[in-house]
Amino acid sequence: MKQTLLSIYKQLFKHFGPQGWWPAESPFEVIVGAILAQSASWKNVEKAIANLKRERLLTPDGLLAVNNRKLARLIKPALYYNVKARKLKAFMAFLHDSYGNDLNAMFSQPTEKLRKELLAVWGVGPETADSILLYAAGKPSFVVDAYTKRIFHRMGLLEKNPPYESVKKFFEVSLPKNVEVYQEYHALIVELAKRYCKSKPDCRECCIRRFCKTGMHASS
DNA sequence: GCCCAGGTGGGTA
DNA sequence: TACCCACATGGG
Repeated sequence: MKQTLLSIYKQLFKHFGPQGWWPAESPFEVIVGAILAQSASWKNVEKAIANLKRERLLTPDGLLAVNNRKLARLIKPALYYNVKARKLKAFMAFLHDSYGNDLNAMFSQPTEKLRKELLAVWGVGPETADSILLYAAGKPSFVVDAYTKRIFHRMGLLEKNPPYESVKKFFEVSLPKNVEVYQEYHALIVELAKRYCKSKPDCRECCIRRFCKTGMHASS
């Protein structure tokens, strides 16, 4: 099984090239983006981030100080703006209370300890926690999303709708424990899904099958 | 008009 | 554990 996931990774990388995720200017921006990206397209998240930058609020103190109403208005493009304003506030309260707004202090914690702390923050679930660990902190914590479950189920490598933690473990034990590999793999899965799934999750000729036909075999 | 979307939390059985 | 719904909106 080690070979399967690793060889798929190599073929995706060869086909699509390095993705260079996460598209952000700083680790803090990664964290804010990870929360805003919940069930939202990246294009809209970018608009919300741009609004926060324009108002010079894209800092721990800035987001702590701004009132919920204004914050919600600024992040409106990212959908679910009221609930996401609360989530950003909850994270900023955690960062302030636990680490005095010192991201490096937070990142220097052991991965598992920090993961538990992040999951305890209201509004941070497993995918958001792992995105923060992998792309902001640079820790080897594999990110699982709906695309990952869907595509690897279609490939016959996963059950239908498997639990998050079991998918994460499956990838982590099958791949070399390497931050760059984890970062690229998740980004490549998203790229594959975006190109071939569009917004039709049930299409028959979708995802990996088309990738196999047009990409994998042809280019390798 | 209907269904879905890179997620999470809260409720119910 | 496994579902359902809310959160909000735009695009296919």
